[in-house]
Amino acid sequence: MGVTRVYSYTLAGKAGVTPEQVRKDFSEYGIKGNRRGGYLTESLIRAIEVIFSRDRKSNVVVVGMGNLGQALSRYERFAGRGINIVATFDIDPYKHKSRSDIQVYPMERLEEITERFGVTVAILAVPEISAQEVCDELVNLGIRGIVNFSPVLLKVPQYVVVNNVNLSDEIESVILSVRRMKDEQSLFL
Amino acid sequence: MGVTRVYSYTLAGKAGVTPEQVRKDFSEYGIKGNRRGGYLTESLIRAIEVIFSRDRKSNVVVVGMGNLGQALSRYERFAGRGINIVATFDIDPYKHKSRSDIQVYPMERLEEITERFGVTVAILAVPEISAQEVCDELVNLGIRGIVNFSPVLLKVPQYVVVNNVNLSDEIESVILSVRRMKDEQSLFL
DNA sequence: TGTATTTTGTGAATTGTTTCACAATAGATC
DNA sequence: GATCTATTGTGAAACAATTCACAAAATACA
Repeated sequence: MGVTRVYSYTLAGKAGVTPEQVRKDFSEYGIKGNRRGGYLTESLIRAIEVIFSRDRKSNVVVVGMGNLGQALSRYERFAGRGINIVATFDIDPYKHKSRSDIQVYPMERLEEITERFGVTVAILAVPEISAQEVCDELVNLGIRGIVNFSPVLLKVPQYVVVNNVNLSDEIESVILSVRRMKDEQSLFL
Repeated sequence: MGVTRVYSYTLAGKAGVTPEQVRKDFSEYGIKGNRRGGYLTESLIRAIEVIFSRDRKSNVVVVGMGNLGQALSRYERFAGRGINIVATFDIDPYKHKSRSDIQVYPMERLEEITERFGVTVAILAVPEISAQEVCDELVNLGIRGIVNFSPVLLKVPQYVVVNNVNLSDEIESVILSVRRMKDEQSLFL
């Protein structure tokens, strides 16, 4: 769009943070701007791409093809962020029949595929009851990072990273905030 | 299961936090335990149910029935947390034909349904391009809280709460952590 | 009833994060 | 080229969250 420079306050406005935060973060990662001239968009984008390793694609697998697993495996936005879903897995043999566009593999092929594609990160969307079991299997196969959508605290070795995403919590937190705002407001009546 | 008392360190272990955090939080909300006896499970559960308003169900709507919207509308775990999805909406008329179990309404019926069910919280899962537009509509109809799954910073009045959930970010953060752990480890070689 | 033990509840200390404030400076203007 | 202006970069200050440390209290047990 022909924009060659941006300022900390421009980016801050778009991102919903303060200009100081933008500058501190950039400075932390060695991104330098010009006093007065702001930041040059081109080099800034390149620097950010390197920091977030968007210059390299990451192969991930989805394990558990229920509602959520299926939606995640079809989520188009991952591609643009270097997230490449190479395969999906489920125990249910019914799901393996590729009536849909996405091939679902049985759990037995996890090892083969993670090795072939050098997968180190898995998205875990299995039912609560089997989450720990499947997690253990993933760790044994060399998975080093797990995005966990089941509401369990997974036990993993220290060298494995887990990021818990709890959709019920996300929605509940909004419900609670709304309730509290209403309660506060009704004090003024 | 016959357990009548729990201790801060038990809960802390299960939740992955420190016992002090558990006690501080309980104390903040007026939950009292017995020195020596720990906390009584029954009264503790009741207190938590009240704090998180799980004693009352909350009616919410899902707007945007793409992959993610559909998965969310079928997500079974919401029910147990007092989150009650009363209706789903989409502009695409093709989706209105209820070939599946879930009825999808056209956007025109949003007002009618939010009013009828007293809905104040919406889950927004529409494409990036229409997110702000749909958001404005929701705010006009009296929605006070939005769980936003599209990667845009929504502009809303101060009295509206927005919780952004960005799935790409969640996965990317794990990819980055794994990469960094590997980098650190290779320093020892 | 008295003593020992366990666990809470919470001030104080520590650590971490965000905001403030302003000197340094690159560029614009005359 | 001298002066003015806008913006960065960053220490210092303010604020927030977490951990520490231990007195207070409830129970257990002799």
